[in-house]
Amino acid sequence: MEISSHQSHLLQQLNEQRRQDVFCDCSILVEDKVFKAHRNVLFASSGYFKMFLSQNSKETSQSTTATFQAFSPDTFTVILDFVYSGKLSLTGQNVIEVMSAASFLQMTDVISVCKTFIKSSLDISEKEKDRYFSLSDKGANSNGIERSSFYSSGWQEESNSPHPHLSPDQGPSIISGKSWSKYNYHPGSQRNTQQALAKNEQRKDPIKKSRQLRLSQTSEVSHYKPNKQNTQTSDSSSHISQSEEQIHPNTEMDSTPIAYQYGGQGPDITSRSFPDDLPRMRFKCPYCTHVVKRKADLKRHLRCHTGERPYPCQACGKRFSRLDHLSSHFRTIHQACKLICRKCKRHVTDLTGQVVQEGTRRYRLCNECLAEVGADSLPIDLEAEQHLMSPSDGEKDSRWHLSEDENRSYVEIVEDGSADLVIQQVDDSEEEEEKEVKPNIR
DNA sequence: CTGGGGAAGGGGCCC
DNA sequence: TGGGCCCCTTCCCCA
Repeated sequence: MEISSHQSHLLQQLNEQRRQDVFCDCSILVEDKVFKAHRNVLFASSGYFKMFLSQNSKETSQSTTATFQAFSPDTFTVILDFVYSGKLSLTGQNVIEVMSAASFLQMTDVISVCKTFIKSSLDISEKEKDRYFSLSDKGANSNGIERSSFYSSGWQEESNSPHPHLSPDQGPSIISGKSWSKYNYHPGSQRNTQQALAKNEQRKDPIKKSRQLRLSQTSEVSHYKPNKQNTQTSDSSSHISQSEEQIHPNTEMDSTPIAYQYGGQGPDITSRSFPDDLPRMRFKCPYCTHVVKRKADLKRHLRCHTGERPYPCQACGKRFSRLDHLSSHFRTIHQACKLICRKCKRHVTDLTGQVVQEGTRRYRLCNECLAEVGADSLPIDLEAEQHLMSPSDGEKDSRWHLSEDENRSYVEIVEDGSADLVIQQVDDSEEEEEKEVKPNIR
């Protein structure tokens, strides 16, 4: 016989113990704020803590302390509340940082919910556009009032709704714990999300750089090339308040007068005051101040926030957010399309130079430079050269040539998902395991 | 330390 | 609506 309330009751009790600091055997220092928690609860909730506490299992008699600089205390409060209650308090302001923190802490359920939250923000853009046309005489929802959603795990409530409502503007929503599994989540993109977020924010606002550097220092595990920034020391004394960190969806950057704009965190559909009565919709990013004219451009832009990289290079595995970037990368790096000698920069032809292969990288060297370097020391890619020189002969590189057919098949796979901004599921768990982050032990 | 060059990545826009 | 091209900026590596 199973008592359904037992799990939630147990969690409530643990949460109560945490609040009263009863039996708490783990301290988490986030910036200057100390959180108390139970090791076993953290162990069960986070891949990061699982590893961290496993490594410190010998010291079970002593209290364990973990330190984080990669996210703010407010963000960790959301995470910890979720761990102890199953409720995730997401808002348009905190979703990016919560997702980043969850990514760092290896809490895949939380990441999935964050992605769903972002996706639902996209979905409501269409709803809001409709609503705008039907309610254009009202400034509905333009007051910028924070709308938040509660995402609750199955511990807390049993939701039988087959399609949980996730729209961030529709008040508290409940997702059953089981239903999370239907949301695609790609661990590789999880890593990229942090990179993208860090990079994006670095570009947008230099003030945020110190936090971003800390983030990349502690959690960035790029497998492409070592990052110099990773070697920089973090300045633990520099504290950036949450308010500075937050992305302000309502910040209006467009200098032109906006006749109507939705607040909140859905992608804002804005329209100017039209002298010619021709509605010109503009799409505003919910996570930054960027405004685009087309929905497709917003969708593309949002990938720099979500870190979604649905286009993997078949040759080197590097992932790209855009197909044209992948194509460009492939042509440049793996196809040696540039008819320029890599060494002397002179123009080469098939007669005056040859394609050289180093690993997955191909480039051209003129015959002079090739002789200078020593033809024996470099593998000349005759096969590649053949089909590169005669692309019309229909021959495909059996190794990893990005043929049009393959390219298209990729697109078909990817676009099925990307239409909903869902991460394509690619198993790269091996490299994930290799890139385990060492916890910061005090 | 600095400047140049390559590669990546983001935005605009045409087809 | 997506693909793809062009342009620009940023980052990173290397001399």
